[in-house]
Amino acid sequence: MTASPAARPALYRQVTDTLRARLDAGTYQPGDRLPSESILAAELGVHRLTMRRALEELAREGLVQPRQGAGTFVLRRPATLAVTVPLTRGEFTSSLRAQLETQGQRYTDRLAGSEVADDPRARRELRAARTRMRRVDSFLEVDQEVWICSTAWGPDRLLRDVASVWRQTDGIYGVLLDRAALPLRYVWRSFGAEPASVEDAGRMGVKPGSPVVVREGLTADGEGKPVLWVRRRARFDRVRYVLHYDS
Amino acid sequence: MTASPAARPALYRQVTDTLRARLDAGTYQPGDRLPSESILAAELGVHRLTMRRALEELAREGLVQPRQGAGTFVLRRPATLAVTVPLTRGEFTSSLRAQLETQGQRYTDRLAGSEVADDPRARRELRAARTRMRRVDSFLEVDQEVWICSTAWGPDRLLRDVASVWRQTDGIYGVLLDRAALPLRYVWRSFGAEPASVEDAGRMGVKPGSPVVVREGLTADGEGKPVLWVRRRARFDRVRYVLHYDS
DNA sequence: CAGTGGTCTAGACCACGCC
DNA sequence: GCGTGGTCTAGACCACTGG
Repeated sequence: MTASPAARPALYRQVTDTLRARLDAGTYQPGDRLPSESILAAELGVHRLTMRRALEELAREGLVQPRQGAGTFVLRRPATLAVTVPLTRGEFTSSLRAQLETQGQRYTDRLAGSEVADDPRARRELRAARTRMRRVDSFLEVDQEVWICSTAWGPDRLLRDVASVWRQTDGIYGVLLDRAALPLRYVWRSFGAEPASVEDAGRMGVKPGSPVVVREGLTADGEGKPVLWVRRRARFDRVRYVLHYDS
Repeated sequence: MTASPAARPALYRQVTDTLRARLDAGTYQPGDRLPSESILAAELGVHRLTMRRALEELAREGLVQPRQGAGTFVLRRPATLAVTVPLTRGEFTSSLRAQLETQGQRYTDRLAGSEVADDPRARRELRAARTRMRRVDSFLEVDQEVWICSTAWGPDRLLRDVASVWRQTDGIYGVLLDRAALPLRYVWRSFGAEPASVEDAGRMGVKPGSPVVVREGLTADGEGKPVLWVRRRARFDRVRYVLHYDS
């Protein structure tokens, strides 16, 4: 019913399983440096390229992280942070930041860049045919790791000089709440997945093509006019989004 | 601020971009078979392995799909289906099925297997220390493609003989609604991402390690007792989940 | 500058689909 | 049985990190 009578899996896949078993067993501990690719290849009697393919799988699963020139390191286990998604349109509590604080983890919302730019998708989402628009990039760093890359689009009028009012604890909504007189409201949020772009992968320290959780959202002001379209890409092994219906 | 002064990207990455440009330009049309790896490699003057790495990226992005023995085919563009997630705990309308029907797409919810089994995670979620539990696997097929793989856990009492009452239009909730006298309610839903397992990847026709959207959820009966824990893995280029706050 | 991961070419064999 | 993608080995060079 499954496939042919269980053909022997490819060698690199067997190697992956061997290494995964060692990680599970604690042979290699989080933070440890693995033996070099050549050593491991020799030990298991395979070519270095085959070993690389195996290690690549593990990297994609978020178990290890290769660093050129330094070695391949065992990551700490995916203790995914469950970010609560509000079920009503008015709540703007950031469960993410609240949770990080209660767990005593240091986080910083860094502004990566900001420029006046144009994007058809953003224009459509914000229903802004002629407004001058600004794009703001930022990323959330937790315990030395980048967990989330964000891109926000909104009218330049509201986002001008973000750098000067940026607070590393509040992110883009902090800027907006300061400037938009009226209260903010959710219009929609969406959740999906995607392969990491080369740029995001570099920032997050994962392989290009690794899964990232994509959360998009549109926020409007009190009159219902869309003011911000945000697109967040988060490390799949660090972040997931939860809806609690028990309220 | 980004990295070193733009080192020349790796050759395989340049090849990826070349091919991606051709796909964007329509040089290769959806449904077409690409020239073989050897031909393409020769044409661009690279080794076949380098070409393979490039094609692998495109496959991971959901743009092409290699089929052993047959060739590499251009997939139709990711017209992601937006599945509406209800904001109240009682609604059990399946926006997915409704949308597929209005779009005139044929779908089938296939039962893949069912067995009495045990799983610590499922036991914990369902708060069932000693109940005999059953696992039910199914997948949703749309237009010849598998879009979603599901695994559901619940008390054997409610899931016995699923095969005999399974309707290909209703899936697991259909079974449950038939048997649970009381109305069902959501307890929570969560959204994340993950690399596709080898098994799921095979069923969905994607590469192992490709991103999949993971939707988990716990459902309870009218008295609030958890009765079903579901874990869905969906193709990232076909499904995303949306919350509309504008109701 | 030694050692590590990252890339690339070369050439071979295998498993599978299709004709 | 031919052509396709899938795997594996061999050996080389490069880019980067760290002492």
